Amino acid sequence: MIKITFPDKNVREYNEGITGMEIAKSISHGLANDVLAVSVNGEIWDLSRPINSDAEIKFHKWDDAEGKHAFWHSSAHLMAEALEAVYPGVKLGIGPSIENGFYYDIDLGEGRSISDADLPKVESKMAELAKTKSSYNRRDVPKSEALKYFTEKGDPYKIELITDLADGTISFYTQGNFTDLCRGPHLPDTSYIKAIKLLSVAGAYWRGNEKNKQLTRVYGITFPKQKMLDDYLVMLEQAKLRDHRKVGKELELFTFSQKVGQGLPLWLPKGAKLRELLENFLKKVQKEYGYEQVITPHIGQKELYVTSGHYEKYGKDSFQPIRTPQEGEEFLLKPMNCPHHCEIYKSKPRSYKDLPVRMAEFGTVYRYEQSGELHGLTRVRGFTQDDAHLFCRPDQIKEEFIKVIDIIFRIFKALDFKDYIAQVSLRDPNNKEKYIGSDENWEKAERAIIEAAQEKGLNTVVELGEAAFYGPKLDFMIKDAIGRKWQLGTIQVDYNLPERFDLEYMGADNQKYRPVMIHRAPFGSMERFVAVLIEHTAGKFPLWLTPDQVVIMPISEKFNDYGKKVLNFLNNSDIRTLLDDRNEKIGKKIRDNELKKIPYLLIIGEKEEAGELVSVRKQGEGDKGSMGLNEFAEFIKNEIAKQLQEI
RNA sequence: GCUGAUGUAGCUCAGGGGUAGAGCACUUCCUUGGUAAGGAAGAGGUCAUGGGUUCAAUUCCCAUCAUCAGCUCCA
Repeated sequence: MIKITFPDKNVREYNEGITGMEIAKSISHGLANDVLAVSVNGEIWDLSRPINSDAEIKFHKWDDAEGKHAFWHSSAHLMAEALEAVYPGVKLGIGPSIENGFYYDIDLGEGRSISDADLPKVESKMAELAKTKSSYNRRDVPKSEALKYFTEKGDPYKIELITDLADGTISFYTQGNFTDLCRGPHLPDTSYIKAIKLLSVAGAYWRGNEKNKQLTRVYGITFPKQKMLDDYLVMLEQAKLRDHRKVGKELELFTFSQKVGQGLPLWLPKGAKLRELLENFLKKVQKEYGYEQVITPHIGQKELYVTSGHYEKYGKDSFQPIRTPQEGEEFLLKPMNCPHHCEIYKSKPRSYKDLPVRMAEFGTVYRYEQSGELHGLTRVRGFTQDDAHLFCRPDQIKEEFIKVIDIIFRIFKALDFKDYIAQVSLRDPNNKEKYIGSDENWEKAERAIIEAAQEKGLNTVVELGEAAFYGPKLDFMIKDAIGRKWQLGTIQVDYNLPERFDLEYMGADNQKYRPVMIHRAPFGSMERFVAVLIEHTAGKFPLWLTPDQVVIMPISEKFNDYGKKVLNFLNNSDIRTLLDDRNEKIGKKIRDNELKKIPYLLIIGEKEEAGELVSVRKQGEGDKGSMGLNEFAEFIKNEIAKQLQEI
């Protein structure tokens, strides 16, 4: 008998050689139905693999990442089997599961290609194979036999993969007529795969190296239920409708010009308004937390970045130096604000009593991103960081982190981001020489971050080895309204720049000390943040932030004069209001202004003019009845105050 | 940067070796209306840019630029 320990520390005894599936069945019928894979002492196994000694186990179902991994990985094998059936002689590369589905890299051979139009053929072959309920059988083979198998099959990519593997045994998985080299784990059989959609075809270099041959990558996704696939496809459609490039154009927020240059966004009046409102909001919050605004130029001497180390590390990713014609001095478009801020710190002697010094700037920086990387507002060559640098004593790190977390929470609330993850990135304890700074400092800073996160009750994941070389960091990821994750703000400790710029402060003991620097940007960049906000809200911004809050729509031109009166009144009450005095019927005005996503539409006609009223229509919700003009203005101000947590 | 696709009116797109097309938006006129598209007329384009082939190129070929997808990268 062997002892099996469950996650709740419960222990049961089973016969040696029992499988995960048999254990699941012994617990409940429902579990046996849902389970997809099992962790055995932390390693993920097939449900059919015998367990021969005491073990801690955990079952994985669809709702955890490991369960999905087994499902999609098995689906990749099924797709490979279908591809071999439809395209005989196809050579296979790798076929992993990814965050949403799976892919397989294939080489169709000279003169053959596959396009989106060919995917349904492969899909139906997969469905046919899935129905055969073939089990995924694991088999350990010696390396030599593995090589022999793929040599006979004539699959050069697999041979290369096996050759690179350590000597010893290699696991093979077979389902139906298909055998693949694979670590596993896999589903019990193919019938689990009920809904299949192949999504796209793209090129990808063998092993991600552009010097290698380009293979064809086929992307797909599968689900245990048809309904789940249907929902997923609806979500993809939704994502398309929310695409910030599309919405940004429709709402006239920003544009690009081939003549200005790629990756250089032009903010249109409405987008600029939105950005200004965001910036003012953050400035106001930061002022409460003791930040001071500074302003620095867009260029700096090359020497500045040599000192900071950015030139050596990122020189090739910067715009090339500008030379002055007379002196031949070299200047860089600034890729970072921190070196400038270090020089501001150095502009006068600092005492321990002055710390922390908190310097904020909406600093525009320029980076030469590779042309293929540019994407809407999320990846651009010129962007504005909501940057700030906190210069503090080592013992102040934790408190400063707590304050930054508070600021980030304020933002999340004001913008209705409800779902987030905070990632704490620490150094790799086995690879300490990669990092600058003393052990003592690192331990202090890492402890400070973890404690700050705990005190604030953050929903945290810790990643070892993800820290920057100059210090640990805390990153915030939000989940948007349709469940996609976006990386946003970051807080980073930096021991490097204070060292390089020789920053100092005078201690109480009349000795000089080195301050610690904290970089932080709650939005990340204005460009990227606005993009995320557009995709999160689908362009329906919160009332306090939206460029146009109210539009007045007279029933006919006879009421345009009253419309102007209402317009003046609301604008004078600091409510951003437009008047739609076009010669159009009310239905048309409603439609057009709904499409512009203006939160409140006011209809005015004879009744309203007579009683100093407005008839209120809320975006997406329809008629709300009429209100006095004063009453409406108060109502709007109240709504905004609520959103900004000011009451 | 690499591979592939795309580039036609402000927007969304059709077309095709020989006067350039639609819908929406825009302008003017008619209409003056009560909660998601009233009607009519008009204006608008070096068909991304530069070369080449051709009697003739927006269309075919080459290059460049930009956009999109994927790969690689991201202080």
